[in-house]
Amino acid sequence: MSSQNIPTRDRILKSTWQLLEAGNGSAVRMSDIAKAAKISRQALYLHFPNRADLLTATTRYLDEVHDIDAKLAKSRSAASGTQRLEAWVETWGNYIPTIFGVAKALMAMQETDEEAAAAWNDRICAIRDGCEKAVQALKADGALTDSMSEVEATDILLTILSVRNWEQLRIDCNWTQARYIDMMQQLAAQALVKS
Amino acid sequence: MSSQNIPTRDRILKSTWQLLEAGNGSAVRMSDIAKAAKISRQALYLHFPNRADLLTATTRYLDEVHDIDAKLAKSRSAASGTQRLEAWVETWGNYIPTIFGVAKALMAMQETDEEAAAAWNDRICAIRDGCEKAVQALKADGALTDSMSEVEATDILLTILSVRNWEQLRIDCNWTQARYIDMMQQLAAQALVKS
DNA sequence: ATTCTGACTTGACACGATGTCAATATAGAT
DNA sequence: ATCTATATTGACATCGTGTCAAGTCAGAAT
Repeated sequence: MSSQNIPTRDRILKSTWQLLEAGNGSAVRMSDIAKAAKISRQALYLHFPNRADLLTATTRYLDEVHDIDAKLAKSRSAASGTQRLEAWVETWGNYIPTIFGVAKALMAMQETDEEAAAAWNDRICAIRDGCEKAVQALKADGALTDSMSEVEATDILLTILSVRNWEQLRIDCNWTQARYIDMMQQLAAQALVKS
Repeated sequence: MSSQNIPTRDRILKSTWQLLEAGNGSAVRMSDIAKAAKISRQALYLHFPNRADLLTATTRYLDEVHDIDAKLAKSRSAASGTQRLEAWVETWGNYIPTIFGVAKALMAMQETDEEAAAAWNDRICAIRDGCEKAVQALKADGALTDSMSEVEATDILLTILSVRNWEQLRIDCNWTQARYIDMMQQLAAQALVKS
């Protein structure tokens, strides 16, 4: 059950990712994934109990492949609070494109599917944690604005850095990734750093 | 076709709104609406060709009922650019709760339904227009920041004021409506107004 | 008084997507 | 030669949207 099915399972995850990436998030059916992975639709259910599980497994797969932990470690080593904020915005902001397809599918499912909601919420918590750490670093430097609490600052940062906002600016408004990162760093600093 | 069916049609729109408002946006089926309006599910299709049309008709109905044009006129009469920005953020930000249910349903449909996407896009254009006018007022006052173009400033404002962001802060993070308005005004001013 | 019309009802059905089940095939390990 | 894991095929249940056909029913026109 856990040992030798690696090739097929991997092929499924890879196909899922590629389809979601290409199709920009929507309208990827289980049958599409099966076709791409060159197995029958029913065989998918031998590897993943349902669509929500497949999608969350895909995000974990992406985290592994891109070694997101290592990237986060880098941003944690920033000297000052403001530098740490900048680094965090950059790291997360540059990771969004990779997971966007899966994230969008998961967000869409979340509305109807309990399990998908939980899975996505789990991801959000991880991101929130990154935001919180950045806010705490600012606070420690005495650089956090007086106009809001640490929790509020975290809420705001999390909101600014949402996948939906990335989608709106990058895709709907056609911004470049560089411009997006730049502006988000500006926006975050203006909102959180004491002037 | 257009004269005496007002009561039923109105009852449908009202029921739709109430259900979407109460159910916080999701899982409202045509049959639910029919039941609430006390007609058969099939009779719904005598009044609206499909779900997307019903939802967009509901937004128009809400616009009428709440006389949104009058409220917008007020914010247009602000003296300075910065005041106008403040007024716009307040007006739109305070209108979001009213339309949130319908908006969320429409946004969810948009992913799969071409017509729903067009309808929602139409609404977005109207909001974008409000953002653009505020940016232009700032520009006219010479108060627009140098760090971005008018288009970029509009993009940013539209993004900050998105329904999704409202949802995240108001519902997920449990902010009060007053705090939300306050912080969005701050955020918008910091981002757009020359310091 | 009868007929016509418009709004509505009931009941049946097609479609697309997810998920399940049973029966069968096939390759590799023992 | 057989056992087991992995797949396959095909059928089917469920849910929601949207369509179709046939019939009810009240009120207006003649």
